[in-house]
Amino acid sequence: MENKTFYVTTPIYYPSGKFHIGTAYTTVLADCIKRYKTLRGYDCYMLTGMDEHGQKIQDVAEKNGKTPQKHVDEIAEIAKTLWDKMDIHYDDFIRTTEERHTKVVEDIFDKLMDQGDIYLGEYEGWYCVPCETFFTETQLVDGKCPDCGREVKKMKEESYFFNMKKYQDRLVKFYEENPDFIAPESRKNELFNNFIKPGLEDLCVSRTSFDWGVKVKSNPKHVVYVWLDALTNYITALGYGSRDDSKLKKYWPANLQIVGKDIIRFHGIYWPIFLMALGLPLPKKLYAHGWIMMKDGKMSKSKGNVVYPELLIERYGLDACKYYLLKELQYGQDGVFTPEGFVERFNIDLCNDLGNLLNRTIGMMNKYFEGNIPQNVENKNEVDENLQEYVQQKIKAFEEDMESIHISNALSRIWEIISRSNKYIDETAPWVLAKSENEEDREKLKSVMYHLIENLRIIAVLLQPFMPETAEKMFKQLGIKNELKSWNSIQEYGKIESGKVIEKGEPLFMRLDIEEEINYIKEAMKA
RNA sequence: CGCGGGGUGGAGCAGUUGGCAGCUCGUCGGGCUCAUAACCCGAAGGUCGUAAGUUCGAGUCUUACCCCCGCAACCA
Repeated sequence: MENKTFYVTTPIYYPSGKFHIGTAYTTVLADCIKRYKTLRGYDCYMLTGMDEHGQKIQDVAEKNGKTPQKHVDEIAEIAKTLWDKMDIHYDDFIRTTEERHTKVVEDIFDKLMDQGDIYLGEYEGWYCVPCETFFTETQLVDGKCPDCGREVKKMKEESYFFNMKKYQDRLVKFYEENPDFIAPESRKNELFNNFIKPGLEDLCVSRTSFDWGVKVKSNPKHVVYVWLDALTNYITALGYGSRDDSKLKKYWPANLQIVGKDIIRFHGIYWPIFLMALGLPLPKKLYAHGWIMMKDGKMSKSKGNVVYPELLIERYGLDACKYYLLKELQYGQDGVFTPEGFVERFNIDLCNDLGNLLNRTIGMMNKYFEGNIPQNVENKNEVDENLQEYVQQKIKAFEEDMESIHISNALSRIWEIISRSNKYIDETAPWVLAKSENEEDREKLKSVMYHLIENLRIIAVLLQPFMPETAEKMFKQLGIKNELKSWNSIQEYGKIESGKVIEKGEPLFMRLDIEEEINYIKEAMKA
């Protein structure tokens, strides 16, 4: 039987420096969804990469006395190192300077020109001579150059344009037929009200002011506009326009394209139109996530409030970092990073709720049954049935949340099972049952422990896409075999038949000294 | 000017198709002792930004207004 496929993409990142936790979030999110879909039996493919052309890169490279290529090579290495460190399971890392990409972009440009979608025209704008830069009317500050404040001149320049107007109606129709294309819906409204309703304007898709980019074959003083260049990465990586396009056939259209809310316009308007022009099907879904903000606004080096993922990973572990990011950002909304919040989540959610539940359960298992997992008892009581029903219901809710990309909510569902399990221990008081000579209590105790182990197994299964290392540690401590780590194995309650837990449970997470760690993070942010 | 988002008990947030206002943290009181001074229970605390409207009933729909944030395209 052939597996269903699932193609998920992150944006290709612009190499402006070290990656902060915002960029890491996008990638972690894509990785998490890929892992979830893989758990569900999909044949998944995840793409990430770098957007390496453009004026800014040329400028930065020159300033550092490097060639642009050397500059982007270095940053691509930094990116790969980070994703390896974060255990991101990407399947391909595309760079727009690679030949497999640039060659195809050249061809695409020609093809679109032949079709008449791209035409040569004149770009008219305000030009600042000293800055050698064009500005739009709206970019000007008091009618002057926004960079240097000097006078600007109206200038014309030969440029290629993409005929967006031609596709406007088709785009609108596409949105009408696919109301769920963009998530959250508010982003769609934003696009419609601001850009589509007023009417699309033809897009200038070439530049002559710099040359770090893909040259237009027939007219090499023009460089292809970076967005036309960059967006096509999603298909060039699959071999579009190359000799081997088997991956394209297999995985396109993408099932999910994840972007930050800032680039929704390019992915919600230009990208679908480019695809239409190329005669390719459109992606199934575009999800725009919010940003991680700081108390005083956006992260920026000048404010000295940038948080890098390495800081959190090295001191608190990868899983804790992932958990925080995935939990903190609500569906489509911005989230706020605070050292206090991070430490709190770590101590409360990870140590107290999850870690301690595992630890106390393992402790009791060893004390009462020498670690041997008892058989599930036949005659169930009300408390146990109630518990099972609760867990099943949460698994269902978890699934719904994951499918609708409510990742933070999905984590909440897992924590509801954790809380319920902690409460169950109080309800059943196994330490009381253990002291009893009564045969009935003995049976009850078996049942209680069985349910706790089974709940923990389910928790670990659900946790795999988010915190793979932690899930694996849990399986190991619980003595869970591979076949009981699957999604299918939790569809029915009570799959564990036998087993032995570890003799001495290792804490999953150790509590942090709140004040000390808050200070540590604050100091590290300044550095 | 326009557009989008947000405005829910001390803090941070959920609230899908309108039906007694929830969660986490914090505070106060209690319980338990298996566990990482962890866990469980209870309580206090909200006129859900303001005003009006639709409805048997609105945080949830409509209108107006106020405050905060963001976006306004050929920069990425």
